[in-house]
Amino acid sequence: MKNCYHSVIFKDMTQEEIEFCLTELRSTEKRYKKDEMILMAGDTTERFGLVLEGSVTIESNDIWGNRTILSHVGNKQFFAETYALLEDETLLVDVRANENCRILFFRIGSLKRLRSSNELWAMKFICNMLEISAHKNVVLSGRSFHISPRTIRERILSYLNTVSLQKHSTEFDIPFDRQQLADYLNVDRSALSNELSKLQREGVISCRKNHFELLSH
Amino acid sequence: MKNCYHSVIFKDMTQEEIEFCLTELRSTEKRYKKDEMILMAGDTTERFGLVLEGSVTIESNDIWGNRTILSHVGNKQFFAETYALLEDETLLVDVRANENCRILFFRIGSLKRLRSSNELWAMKFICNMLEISAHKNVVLSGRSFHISPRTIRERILSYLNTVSLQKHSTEFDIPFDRQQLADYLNVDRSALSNELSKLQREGVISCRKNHFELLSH
DNA sequence: CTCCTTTTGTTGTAATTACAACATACTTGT
DNA sequence: ACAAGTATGTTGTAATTACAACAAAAGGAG
Repeated sequence: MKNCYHSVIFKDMTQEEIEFCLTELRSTEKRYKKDEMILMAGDTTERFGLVLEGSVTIESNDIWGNRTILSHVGNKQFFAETYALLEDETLLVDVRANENCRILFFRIGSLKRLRSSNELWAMKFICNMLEISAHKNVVLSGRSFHISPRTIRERILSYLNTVSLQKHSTEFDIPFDRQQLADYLNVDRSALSNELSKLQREGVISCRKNHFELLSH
Repeated sequence: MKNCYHSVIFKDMTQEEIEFCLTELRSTEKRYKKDEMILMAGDTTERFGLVLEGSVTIESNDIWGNRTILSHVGNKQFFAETYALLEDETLLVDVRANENCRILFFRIGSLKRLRSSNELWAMKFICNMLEISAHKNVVLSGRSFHISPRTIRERILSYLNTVSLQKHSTEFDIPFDRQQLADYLNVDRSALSNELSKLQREGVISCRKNHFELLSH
């Protein structure tokens, strides 16, 4: 009995439909010891993984020996699903066991095989994948847009403007504290604080903690 | 007779299946005059557009009056498909007619309606959307990864490392000239040239025009 | 080959940022 | 209310970058 039934990948699917998925996508469970390599940059993969137990890290290791940890993937979360869909895309990151863990792998195979099937479970599954992918898209393009400007000021204004659009108001709370906002915008925290102060002195914005107001006049 | 049959959205679909799509997604054609607003930031949309004639620009206009043009969308290309899929996501950009143009709109409605249909045309269509979305994801996360480092040097090395992984070799051509690479990495061109020279003098890489070699020893 | 255009490399300067160190304000638990 | 810990703001300095102006190299047309 797997504990994967409540993953968003299987959203709105009956237990029977999920069983179909597990069978048809030839799911297999595998265990990894801490620090063991699960997927390696440079490879391609037809499988994506769902974490049943433990956690994995997504990291980048270049040939000059620099390591960057990009993210952690924990319980019931998944990884490499984009690469599994696009079978020819080479992985640009390593996936490594952050601790002893159990991974459930799904073999998507080529999309083509799924296309010709017109079963309901497959339709639901693909719709879920599409929703997940679209969501990731919004997050990624948002961030990409916010860190494109070269100055801290422009990054701040770009970010605040989009939040304002999302909240339909020039006054709103943001979900970050200063350090998190700095990390999100890829700038130094103190430099961020400094620029926020300037923007307030110049009357462009007004803020207190994570509450912001945009002053356009 | 629309000229949309060869868009990647309808890849591997028969003419009959495409007709189904056009009907079921209640496609409607609409004309816009140059500079007319097609979709506005802050709104949500259930429709996405396919350009039949002319072209549109995706732009960002903040409340302080700054305008940034993000991209052009030309013939047979489409826009806002991600937002149409996620009906609650507010548009963060404006879409405006770059010249007089004809747009074919598709009403995706909620994904839920499509999920319960298990017709082959729908399956194919969604698979195509998924492939497009996954691809966009790879492009976006790649770029996001490359412009995250704060120094030019790190951005260059990050980029070269991924190309090396994709080409399965430490020697390869890149598809950019200096100006394009600078734009892609969001840095100044001359600063980029300068840093490339340094990297060569230090024996980290060797390059001539758009041919690169990574020297790891 | 020569002229012209485009691309790429180099250098100096001004602006911006990261970083460190510290001051102030805010939280939390007792 | 107090103390300890955390978050935020401030300042100065060193490092990095953008920008501009120019030099050198490469490519193309006649």
